[in-house]
Amino acid sequence: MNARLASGDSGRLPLADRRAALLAWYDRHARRLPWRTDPSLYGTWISEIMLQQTTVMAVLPRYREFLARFPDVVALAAASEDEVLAAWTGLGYYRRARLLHRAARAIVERGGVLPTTRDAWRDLPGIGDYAAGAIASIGLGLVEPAVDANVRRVMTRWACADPDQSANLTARRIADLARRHVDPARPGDWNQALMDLGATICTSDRPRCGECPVARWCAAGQAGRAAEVPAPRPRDRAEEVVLGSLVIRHAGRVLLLPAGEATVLPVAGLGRARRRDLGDLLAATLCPPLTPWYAPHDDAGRRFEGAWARWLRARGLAGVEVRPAGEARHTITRYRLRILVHAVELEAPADLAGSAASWHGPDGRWPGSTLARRCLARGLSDDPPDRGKSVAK
DNA sequence: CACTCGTGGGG
DNA sequence: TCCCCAAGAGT
Repeated sequence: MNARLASGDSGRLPLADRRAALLAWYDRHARRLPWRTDPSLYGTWISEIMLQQTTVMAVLPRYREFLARFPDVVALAAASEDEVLAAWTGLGYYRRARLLHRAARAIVERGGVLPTTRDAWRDLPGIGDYAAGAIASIGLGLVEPAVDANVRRVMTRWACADPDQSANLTARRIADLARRHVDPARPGDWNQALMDLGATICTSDRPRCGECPVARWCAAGQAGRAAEVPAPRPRDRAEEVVLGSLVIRHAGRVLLLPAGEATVLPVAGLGRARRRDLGDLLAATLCPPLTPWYAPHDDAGRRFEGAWARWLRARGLAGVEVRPAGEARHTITRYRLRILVHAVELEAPADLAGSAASWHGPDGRWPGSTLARRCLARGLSDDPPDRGKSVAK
């Protein structure tokens, strides 16, 4: 097995035929994507960062907006972090946006010229082995591999007919295979062809081997076991938690805090907090005030309501009505959040949460997460909350 | 190395 | 409804 894997050419025909077959397929079936139809090094960089762990479908509208707002690295570096985060709203993994912004500033400090080598890209914040290879090959035409989840899956299927064996394929070995396969004449197209193949034909679930242009060279496919390779990695079940949020309204605006400072109200009687604050979660996006996260508890809604009332009273707002505003459901990585939303309407814009707090129009251009927007969708609605009903979306 | 970080669409 | 996971990087 090692000899076959090490050769990187275990098929019956030379590597050149495999390259030609896949590139011919790509020439006919490549997805039409905005960063392909109007290619640029800058656009390639932006698209690669946006696409990390994110579906093409979700990226499409954001990519266009982002390039219109930040057309080049100078514009991106000149923007504030909040502006960049605002353009990232809803895309998730907000740290990517901050690292992208940092990288832009580093480039501009060095004269504003985008790097021209793989290693120079790799040294920038937010650029790992994959992105460095993708940008170098697609944007610069350099002969570099770009190993993402698609390429990893395709390479594993080409090399391994046995799910048990596939577990032995180290990242190092897959990287070697990928490097050997890159087409020297069309490295960017080759890497994108592999990714398109993985996205549309060689999918992790129900691969369509009958339509695959390189099925002949695929060990797993030939054995009829492509769907089993690579062996899936067991995952933890999402943990259910409950928390409260308070939507504070005044004159059509809402009070928001940076996510790291948004957890302002520990609540007694719900056991030990599963999470005392958001930490690095949601990066620097804005959020309405929150409680810590607790294990599911029947009494959570009442506890939150009383706690918010005391919190307001302690800030000189006795008698303000805290209104239950339903609940929002949201999943973040391994947590399933049940957010019990309360709302208050203030007669004056009190300084409730310190200097980090700021007032925003609900539809304004502020850096918000989907979690925050779901809370606001509840807290700004004047409909009486349907009990037990989550945001229908 | 294992863990952390979001979100939405589809089976 | 629930579970899968997608153009990863940083720690």
